Amino acid sequence: MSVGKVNSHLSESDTTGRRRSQRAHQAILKSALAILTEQGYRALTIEGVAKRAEVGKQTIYRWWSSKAAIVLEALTVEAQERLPIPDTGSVRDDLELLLSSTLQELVQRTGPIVRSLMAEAQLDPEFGRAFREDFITQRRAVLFEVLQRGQRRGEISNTADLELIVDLIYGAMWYRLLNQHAPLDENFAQRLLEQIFVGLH
Amino acid sequence: MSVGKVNSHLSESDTTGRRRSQRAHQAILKSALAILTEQGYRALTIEGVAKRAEVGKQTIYRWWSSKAAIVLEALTVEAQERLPIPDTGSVRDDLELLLSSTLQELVQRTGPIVRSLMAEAQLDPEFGRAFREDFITQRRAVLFEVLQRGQRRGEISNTADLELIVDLIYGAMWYRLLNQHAPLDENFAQRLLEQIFVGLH
Amino acid sequence: MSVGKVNSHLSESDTTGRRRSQRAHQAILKSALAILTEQGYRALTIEGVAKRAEVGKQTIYRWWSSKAAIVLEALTVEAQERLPIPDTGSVRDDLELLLSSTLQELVQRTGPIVRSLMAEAQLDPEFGRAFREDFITQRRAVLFEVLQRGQRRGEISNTADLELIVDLIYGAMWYRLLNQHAPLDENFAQRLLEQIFVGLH
Amino acid sequence: MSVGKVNSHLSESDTTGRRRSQRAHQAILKSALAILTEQGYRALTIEGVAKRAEVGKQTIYRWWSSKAAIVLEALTVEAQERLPIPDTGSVRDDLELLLSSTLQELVQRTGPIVRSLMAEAQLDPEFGRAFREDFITQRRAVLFEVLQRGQRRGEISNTADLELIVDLIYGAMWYRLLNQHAPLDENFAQRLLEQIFVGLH
DNA sequence: GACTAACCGAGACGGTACGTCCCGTCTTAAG
DNA sequence: CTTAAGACGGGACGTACCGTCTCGGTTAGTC
Repeated sequence: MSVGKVNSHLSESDTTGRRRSQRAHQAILKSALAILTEQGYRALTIEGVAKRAEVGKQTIYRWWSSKAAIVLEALTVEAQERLPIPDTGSVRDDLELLLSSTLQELVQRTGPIVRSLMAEAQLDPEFGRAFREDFITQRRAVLFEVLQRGQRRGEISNTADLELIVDLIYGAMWYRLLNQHAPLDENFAQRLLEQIFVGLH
Repeated sequence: MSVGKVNSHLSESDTTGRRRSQRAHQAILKSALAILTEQGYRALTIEGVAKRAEVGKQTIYRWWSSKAAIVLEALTVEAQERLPIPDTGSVRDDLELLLSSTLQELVQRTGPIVRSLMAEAQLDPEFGRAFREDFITQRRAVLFEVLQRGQRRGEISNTADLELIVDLIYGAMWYRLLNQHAPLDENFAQRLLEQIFVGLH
Repeated sequence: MSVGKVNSHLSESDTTGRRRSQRAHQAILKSALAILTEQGYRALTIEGVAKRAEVGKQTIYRWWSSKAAIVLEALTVEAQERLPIPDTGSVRDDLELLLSSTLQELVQRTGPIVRSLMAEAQLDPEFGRAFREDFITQRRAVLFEVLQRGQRRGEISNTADLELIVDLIYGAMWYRLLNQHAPLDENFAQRLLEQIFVGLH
Repeated sequence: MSVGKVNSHLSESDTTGRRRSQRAHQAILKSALAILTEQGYRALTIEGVAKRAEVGKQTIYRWWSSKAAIVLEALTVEAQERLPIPDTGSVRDDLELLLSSTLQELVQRTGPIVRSLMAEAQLDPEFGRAFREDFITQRRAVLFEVLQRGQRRGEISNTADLELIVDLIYGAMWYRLLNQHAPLDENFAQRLLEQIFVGLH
């Protein structure tokens, strides 16, 4: 999970003093997302979020270590249940469902946000760690589980390197997302899985 | 090639007036790389490059549109001939050579630089275009050619979607490079190609 | 005495509820003086005093209107009996005693504190009033009484403007204290009184 | 003269680079004075001056070390010729002229400014030095010269301690200015000089 | 050989945002 | 009702860089 330095709001156990303001907490997440979608990540500043959320800057710095940390929380909070793990009994079907819904989400909603966070993860090592732990690893786990179930059922050979398969699928997806050289459409999902599958018997 | 806005030093055809200072040009590239490796991309500023290169800021702005553009030029200039296109007669061998040398280069030298540029490409659309055209597309072209030769030779089926194969190989590589969740070693190269190949008959 | 708004701790007559903590009261005065002497008035903050005194900020705000008010109380409390009114039977001797002890006190202990309070009195009109009433006026009264006794005894002419004499003596003293252009030593005291006295017959 | 650290605009000798903007220089002084007279010293902030003068904060910090330094320059610049040294041939007349015009200036125009600067001089040692050198010492010199001329003419005894006389006159004046316990009017000037003079034969 | 144009270094300029400090107020649980 | 603790909205600080501008000076041609 998160290291805590990057997003320390999780450890809130002290009994003394005034409690954290839920109003401020929510307003900050909401304002950050609003600025992000309206003006883009480059225009996202702590100062701007504070002003829009009608909040002191210190209140932001108290709970988040960077603007990227705010966005990450906003993203993970709202994307919590949107991606249920499919379990149809067929790996191929599960993968199709998972990949389709992931691509749809990226194309329609979170693409730009997710790209910005990946960028920030490269520039800020501490955030990079948090992003990997809070986001990348989570997604990998879901895909891995689907593959594992398929392997147990015998649909995928026992010798297959599932971690590598995950890298291949998500790698190709991210590669297209980041370079924008080709669309992330249904056709891409189909061809990708097809190509993967021939190597899985 | 580059759009020109991003890296306009190529068009230097005027006849009158003082010529561009090669001394300044080289000093800027060198200083940028030095700061980059010593302190990282976050610490790289136009002001810092100017000071270190003993150059006026205007001189930088005259020839480059952003600090990322400087780094991109520094990278492409020096990495020009380091990656010759292998042509052994065997796709598999060619791919092994290409992937190995690419990974080696990333791990030993250019990894952090290339990650920073990919980050910047997400945050600055204009630079993103230049990065894709000057870097990503070039690399894709090399890999594509190797695959195409194999296809002509019959080593790869005629129905194979070569663009997708490129996405799979480079995608997995970038995915690991950006997320740092697993090493970019020889083992990775082998397993990756193996997995790809079973799907290529 | 003080207006009460500035330093309201004097009126403590309520019967119900928890009583004022003497422990906190003393700790605040002590901490303020400690910070003042160790780091100077600029470094003196309510927040700092609260932390050092292990006291809530509210507790300070409840009893004092500003940090200057705390310092003023700390100063007047401890300097209460240090300056007894001399009464030797000779104005000249009384003045010498009074002036010497005052200068000594300033030079050895309270100089920096008193300068800071005079500064604050210029910047904060409300505190200025309290400072004049609790400090300046008190000191003037003592000097005035000494002079008046001399006048009654016939040592000072009946036409002499005693208020003006007070202004001259304390004025010169403060002027040197604030500008630091010359020492506040015994020689200064002697020459000052001498010069004053020729004008008093 | 000024130490340079506090108000470094005096040493402007470099030949290279863009020249200091006179427009900005004047706008800053003017804006500072305007805010000062409209809202008082407490409301005077670097940020406020920058905004009003339509100037970057850095431009202020480049040339002045504090807001007090700005005010000091604004004050000394404009009060340059307002106080000519009187030379009537009579010390008494000269002193009356000098004291009257000084009091008038204080009462009508510069009183609040000068009080704020004296306050700042207590809180900021570095500015204190500059204030003493650029302001206090200047004023003392004028008064001293008048007294000295009188002494040479024989109007004042040769044994009189002129520095002390200066302390007495300006001391009383400042004491009233800072404590506001009595008016700085013509009557005060007359009585003050009278009292001083009996001691000077 | 002067003229002209573009380039060069230096660095001041107006401006934005940073991350920090402290203000004075508020909310909480404990006494 | 006070206390210690500490979060809150807010204002200003002094700093770092941004991209632009204005200097005097340099380095090429072209006339």
